[in-house]
Amino acid sequence: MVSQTEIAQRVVESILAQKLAPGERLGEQELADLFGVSRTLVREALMQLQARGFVEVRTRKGWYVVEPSIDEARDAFAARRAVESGLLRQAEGQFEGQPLQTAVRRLRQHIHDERLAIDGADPATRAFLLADFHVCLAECLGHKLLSDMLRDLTARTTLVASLYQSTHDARQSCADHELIVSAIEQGQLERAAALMMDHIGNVEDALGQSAAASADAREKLRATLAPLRGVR
Amino acid sequence: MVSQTEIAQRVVESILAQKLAPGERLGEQELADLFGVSRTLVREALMQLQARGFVEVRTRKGWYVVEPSIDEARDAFAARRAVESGLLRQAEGQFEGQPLQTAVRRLRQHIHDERLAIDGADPATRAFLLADFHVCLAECLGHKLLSDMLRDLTARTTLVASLYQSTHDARQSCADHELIVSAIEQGQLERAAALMMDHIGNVEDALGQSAAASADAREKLRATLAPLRGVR
DNA sequence: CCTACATTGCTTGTATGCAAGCTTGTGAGG
DNA sequence: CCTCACAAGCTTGCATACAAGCAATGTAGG
Repeated sequence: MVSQTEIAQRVVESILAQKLAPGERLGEQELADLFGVSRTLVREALMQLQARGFVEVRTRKGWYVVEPSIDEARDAFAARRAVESGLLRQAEGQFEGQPLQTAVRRLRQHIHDERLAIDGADPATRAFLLADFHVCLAECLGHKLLSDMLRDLTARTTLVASLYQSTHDARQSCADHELIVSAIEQGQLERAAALMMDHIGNVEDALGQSAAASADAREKLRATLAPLRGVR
Repeated sequence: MVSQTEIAQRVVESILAQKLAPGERLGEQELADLFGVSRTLVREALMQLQARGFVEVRTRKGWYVVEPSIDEARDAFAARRAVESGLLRQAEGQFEGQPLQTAVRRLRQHIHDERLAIDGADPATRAFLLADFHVCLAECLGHKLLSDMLRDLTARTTLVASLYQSTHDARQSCADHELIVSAIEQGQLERAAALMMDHIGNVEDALGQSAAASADAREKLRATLAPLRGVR
């Protein structure tokens, strides 16, 4: 039996695992058959995903996985920078030693998992874990709402990373995470925040390089089919 | 004609205007009759509001306006502090003089509107404008995603403010806003961030005082019906 | 051969119908 | 008089049915 929550979750997972590409169409009946439910449940699931910014509906045309523009991509990264740096700076003084160390332990465990995934697992799991680090961080710092928000925000950024064929290196990200956790461990939260900004900046820049080459499908098509200068 | 987006918007507005109290039940048929549509549209609207954290559904019982616990309320305020202080600190250097001044102009206009509302308008409009200042700030700083998030986040905090009968003063908030904008105007974004943290803290503290007195409905009922000491 | 138009098929948008379950009220039994 | 059980009514959960619109294909006319 499948609830609409389950459907939504599965769709998000598929998007993150790049089994659903940005711009891909999601037929209601198609999904309904796939999950063995009626269109009603599928629609309700898609409605929620729309509110969370994963899919969009073009009236009478269908549901599509969002295909963020360069500007929207940049906006998502900027949002993450603001949120996550604020998160870390806010932790200053809020936790006295002990609780922060439990957070560090959990994060270290997470980084350990990341390493295992980098060596062994498929790219989808890898990307998921690297993004989940940030969710985990928010959780460890006691932010329930923000961890939920970051789940969606990081999902968005990994989505654009795949859309713009980011060249960003998993190993580098993992190393960044390690540095951040070390800074937290030593109580240097200001420095941790700065490292976080750099880290997110790195990921964003990796996408910036290939952005012009990729752009969105329509632009690519337009460029391909553009009239040749000098001909005619 | 009413779309589900419109229904969702109207419900949110009603919640913010305190025409819908936290914990209040929202019957599907009831809303459907009210808007002159079928239950389907109402359900879809409520589904989206659920994803945004405004309502919750108890299976086979009905839809209810969320009734955040004290912890959830604190979490919402903490989230806002992290986001909004990060927002301001991030603006450092990102804008060079001129764009920041246009932001200041817009915010000053907003504060002007706030003053008018404080003198003349109903409490609902007042609360809305005071919350909208923060959304406006995010927008002015070029954050599209964050402004949307703050729209929901501030809504949540005004919701808890009404739930816990906050004693917080509108005039004080407006003055805080003025200080923050002044700091921005002078390019002292670090100071603006600090002021923002204080400002949000003030609002949160105002709720903290009467928190014990109000609590959630079940607790309130228990207190109301508690056996009278000395009687019997 | 090309263009303009109509028709057909498929997809979304909305409403309605039916089943399942909670709540409440009533009545019988102790 | 109190308690427990049963039943009726109302509400949500899910599926299906119907209406509306877009797209593509085929056809006729120029």
